[in-house]
Amino acid sequence: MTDKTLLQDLSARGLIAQMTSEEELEQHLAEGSVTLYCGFDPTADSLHIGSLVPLLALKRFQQAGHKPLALVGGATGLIGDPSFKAQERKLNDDSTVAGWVEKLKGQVSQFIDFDCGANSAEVVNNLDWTRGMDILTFLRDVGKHFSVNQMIAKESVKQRIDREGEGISFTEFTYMILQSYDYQQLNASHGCTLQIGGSDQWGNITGGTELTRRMNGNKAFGLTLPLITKSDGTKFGKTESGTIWLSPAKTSPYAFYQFWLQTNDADVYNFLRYFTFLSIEAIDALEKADAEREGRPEAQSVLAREVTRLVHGEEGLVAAMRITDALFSGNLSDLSEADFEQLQLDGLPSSSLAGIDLVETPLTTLLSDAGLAASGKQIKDALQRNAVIVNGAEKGMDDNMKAAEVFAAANGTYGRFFLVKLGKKKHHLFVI
RNA sequence: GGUGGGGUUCCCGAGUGGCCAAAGGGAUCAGACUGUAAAUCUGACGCGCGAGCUUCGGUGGUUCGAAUCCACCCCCCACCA
Repeated sequence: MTDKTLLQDLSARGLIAQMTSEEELEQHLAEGSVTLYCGFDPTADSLHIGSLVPLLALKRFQQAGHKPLALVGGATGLIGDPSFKAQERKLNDDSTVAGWVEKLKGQVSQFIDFDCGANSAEVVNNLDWTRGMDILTFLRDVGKHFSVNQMIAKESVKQRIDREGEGISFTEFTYMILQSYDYQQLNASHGCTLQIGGSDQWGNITGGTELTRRMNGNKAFGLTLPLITKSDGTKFGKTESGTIWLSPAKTSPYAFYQFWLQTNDADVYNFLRYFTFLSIEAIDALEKADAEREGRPEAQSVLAREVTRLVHGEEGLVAAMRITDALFSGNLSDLSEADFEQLQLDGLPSSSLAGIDLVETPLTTLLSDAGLAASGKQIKDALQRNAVIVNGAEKGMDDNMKAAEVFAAANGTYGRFFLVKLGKKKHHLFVI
């Protein structure tokens, strides 16, 4: 951030949804290093790309000289945030949540610097200050500051209260109080004066700024980041095969890279602003260049490279690009035997044919079991349209019962590799 | 505890004795067109290559035949207490 302030840059990127007292916050950030926090609740064993915007925001603040605290919700994760959720959620048991907390700590830590002097990041866990609290203290010291009338009026729980057919338990209703208490605690212990989060967190954040003012007598700020939406109205971060996770064990760097590469033209420049550290000027220039050029825009590949590097490092990016080049360039013949082995290691979905009775097993079963499609019906559909390609050769329904022939060693590359393509985008490597 | 309304295939939501594997929409998948885009059009969409098999909260029952009728049970919601 050279000539612009942090808030101006965030605003230019479209990364600010709401703020408490904008002018005062601008001034507060200008006065020196501010300690801020953002919470991540353990609802699975990995974060997904929905958490990327706040994670990168913490990093943006740190780069601007502020001190980020990443809060992992060991306590709040046991309760479940009702904000804008249509339904009550199932409770996870505490050993599960504790396990997830550990995983999230590691993930969160990738993005922020823990060793850069005064504004080094810290990871905190709200279970630390909630676990020992007894219910009477909670009700008298904390609960007394909250008005149920106000809590009910919050937009975030409105659909649970108004909507026919749904309700909200006291447990989830209390979530807001717990999160507010976190802020108050961090304000007292770390001098934290800013909380950031997704726009769905606005109600919880303002709850915290008020509690901090009431209990600590301190001014505290809040800032929310926009919910990422797609131009076609579908949900961001989900694909046919599920959520895009940050953990390479759950979403391979290759799949991750592909996800970004497939971004719509209508979204890609926004995503560059949200998910990368490229300057606004550079992004604008790219947009202009793409518009002037005929054909395929450059932006998707820039986005895919930048984000994959941020999440999976240079190594993950190289692996992802290696697979992509091999699969989509069309010249598989250039690949050496060692390259095929590397592709498996790099995360190209693959499976072994060892032990499978190829004479008895139809391709529909074989390919759906391998995960190329959800059911044999879909494979059948693809076969009927000649959308199944094995080592470059189209296969049809006639080949369905001829798996032994299709996957005969003599037909394999180097006598044992079969690259199966279903449709334009799905690839799977079979190995004898 | 009382009264009323509900639980249908991934989601929403029709369906009140056979014509129901179950309308319609959404999501998803494949094809055409393209740029591994969007939009549009076509097809698929419980499972099975197929013959066929298994579903409509659960368990029993009535019936030649039930998602639809009966009994009991479970769960959800609203209002009242």
